[in-house]
Amino acid sequence: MPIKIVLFEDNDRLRESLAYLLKMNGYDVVGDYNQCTDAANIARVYEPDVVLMDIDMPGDNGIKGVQWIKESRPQTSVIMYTVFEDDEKLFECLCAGANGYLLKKTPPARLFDAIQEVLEGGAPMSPVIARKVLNTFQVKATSNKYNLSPREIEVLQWLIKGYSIKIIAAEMKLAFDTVRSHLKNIYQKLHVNCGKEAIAKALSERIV
Amino acid sequence: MPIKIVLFEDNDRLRESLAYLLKMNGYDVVGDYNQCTDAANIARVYEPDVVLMDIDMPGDNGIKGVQWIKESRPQTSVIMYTVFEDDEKLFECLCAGANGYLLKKTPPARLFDAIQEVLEGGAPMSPVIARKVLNTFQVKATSNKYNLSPREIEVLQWLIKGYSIKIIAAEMKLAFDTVRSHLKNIYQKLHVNCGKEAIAKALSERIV
DNA sequence: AAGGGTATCGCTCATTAGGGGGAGTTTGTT
DNA sequence: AACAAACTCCCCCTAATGAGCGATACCCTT
Repeated sequence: MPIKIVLFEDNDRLRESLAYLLKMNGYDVVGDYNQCTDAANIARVYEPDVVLMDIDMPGDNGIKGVQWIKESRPQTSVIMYTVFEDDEKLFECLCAGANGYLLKKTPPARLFDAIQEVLEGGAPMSPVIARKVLNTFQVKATSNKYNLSPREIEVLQWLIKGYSIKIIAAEMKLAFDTVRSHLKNIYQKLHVNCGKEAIAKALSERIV
Repeated sequence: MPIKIVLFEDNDRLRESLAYLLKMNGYDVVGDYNQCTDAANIARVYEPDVVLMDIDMPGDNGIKGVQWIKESRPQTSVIMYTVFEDDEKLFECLCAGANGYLLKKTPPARLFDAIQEVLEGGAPMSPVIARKVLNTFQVKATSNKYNLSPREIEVLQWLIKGYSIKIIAAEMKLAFDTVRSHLKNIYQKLHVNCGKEAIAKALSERIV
């Protein structure tokens, strides 16, 4: 059976062109809309396999669209299709549940590949987008802005696992008070007052 | 000028086949090694545009290889080329600075595309890898696997900010012991024994 | 009406953690 | 040689926390 696709795109000519292209290539475009206010219902009723979602639309934007579709019918794959490549919109879409992110400059051939890819459990992204996503993992470069000594980093790593001072001392074969000393210095360097804050800061800023 | 490539792969036949294939397709394979202990120097000396890096190698593994190359010559693009698709190795590689991640089942044609893509500032990933990466942004969906009640989630959110019980009670306009009650229940549901563990678990699993 | 889950609050007790101090050793730098 | 920084260990004291018992009240489902 053909793959069912729904389009959300407020530019009428682009949307109709896309629908035409997709139909010509054997896809079943079961709906195309210029705004996504009713996206949740549309997903429930038409049960599309794939949704192509623009971001900038009158009324509710595509980010809300993804959210609603993912809430009402998670098995539908949503591919963002937009001109925006700024970090903010990108990561909002990803958190909202987007399964792919293509820029509008993507050639139609790649668009068909992307639909295939997302159906096979992939996550099609334009190259510049994929790079941005990968870069979020590499922020460790900023790790040493607090000038933690090697030993302090080691202690912090144990702390982050939720271990108590006593356990850390045992693991590192140190005296209880030595670990406490390190912790005091860590707290000073991180500008925090307790282990909980230190863990929170270390994990959210990916210090270790 | 031709694109300079270095290979790190301990399987001799695979490595030689890859080198052959790449050379046949116009790439300049300036080096191929069965271990990556000297990767930093190799990167500095041969100044490759792209490195294909295996993970499982005798001596130091490819994760260290990426780290060293990225430290000694960041402008070299490193694509992991491995059979591993477990989360742990994947994200270690990404944090180490990998610019792409291809599984060894990738057909050669896609390999060439990937090299092109990474040179153009992209981040080639096998579909299943890309999906894993995107999923890290969406784990909010799995948030409720511990059945935390709304109030408990609220308390946990304050806890994650590093606040003490006293402060949390004040912020939520609750009695000290009420907050402690919620915390006890949270610890039970998360299977942890103290606040530090709870914070660690909540942040690393993005429960809130 | 009864039971389960949630939310609220209370108490005690032992353990843990944090703040304040000091002090010795090694290592590397000036 | 002098100095700083890191690493190690010790003491005292107070505050915070976790475990173990409660309790009451509300809402919802059965």
